Amino acid sequence: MRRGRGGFGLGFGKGWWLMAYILRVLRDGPVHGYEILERLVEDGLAWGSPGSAGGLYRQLRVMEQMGLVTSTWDVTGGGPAKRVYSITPYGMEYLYEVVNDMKALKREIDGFIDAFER
Amino acid sequence: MRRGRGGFGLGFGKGWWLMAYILRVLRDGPVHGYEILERLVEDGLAWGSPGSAGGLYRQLRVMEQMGLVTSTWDVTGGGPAKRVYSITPYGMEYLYEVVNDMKALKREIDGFIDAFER
DNA sequence: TAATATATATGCAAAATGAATATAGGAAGG
DNA sequence: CCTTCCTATATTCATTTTGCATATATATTA
Repeated sequence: MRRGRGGFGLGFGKGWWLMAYILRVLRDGPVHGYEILERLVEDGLAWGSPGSAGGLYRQLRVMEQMGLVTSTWDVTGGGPAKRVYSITPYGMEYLYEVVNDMKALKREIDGFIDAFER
Repeated sequence: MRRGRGGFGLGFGKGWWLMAYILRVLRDGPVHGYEILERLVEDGLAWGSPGSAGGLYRQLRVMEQMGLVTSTWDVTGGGPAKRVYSITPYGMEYLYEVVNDMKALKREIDGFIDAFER
């Protein structure tokens, strides 16, 4: 996600949010991609729209590359095999960092709005 | 900036912030690009680092294309000519919208943190 | 006259994004 | 059996965004 460089010091972009969401879900236990997709839809986050599923799986693979999550195949049960993701210790650390970044972002927004309303 | 599509419904990305910053500055009167750059540096927003100036001018041109700002050349005074930007009525509208989006973003962050801490 | 500060702009590679499409196993119904 | 649907993951391609180096040009100062 290329954090800590230039700009406002916060790693924005849609991927950042999706990643935060995924990490938060995985913190409560291993889940496979399709289920994350369903939760996104439930939560009204438009990532569930047709065509956007690819983006989720893509993000999951990026996160595995980054060492935030690991995956194993679950071939039990009916239907196609599921790739089940688990959060790593680094992923947990990262999640805490992301939450801190969110709090920092809130402060930046407050600063902006103060300057705007002044 | 392609807002109102997919994702979390908010148009994130660094450009979004830079645009907000520019609009807020221009609301208080016409300013040329280089001065905006200086203010960014003063405010500790790393857009002043070498090489990043191009991004600011690029953003200004995009915003002019979008009808958020207009520009005229100021050839009075010493040094190279300055392209002075002014905010348009549409730009003002847009600024208010951006502030609302920021408030919405804050609420989304609060929701995320609530779910995280629960 | 060489260096410096001011001021804007272009070019290019890499990364992120949107959205369509591909692949494939199993269940359900006629 | 065969077609259709649901589950599940993955690939592809075009476009947009981003980072950063570099180019251009005027005036000031040493």
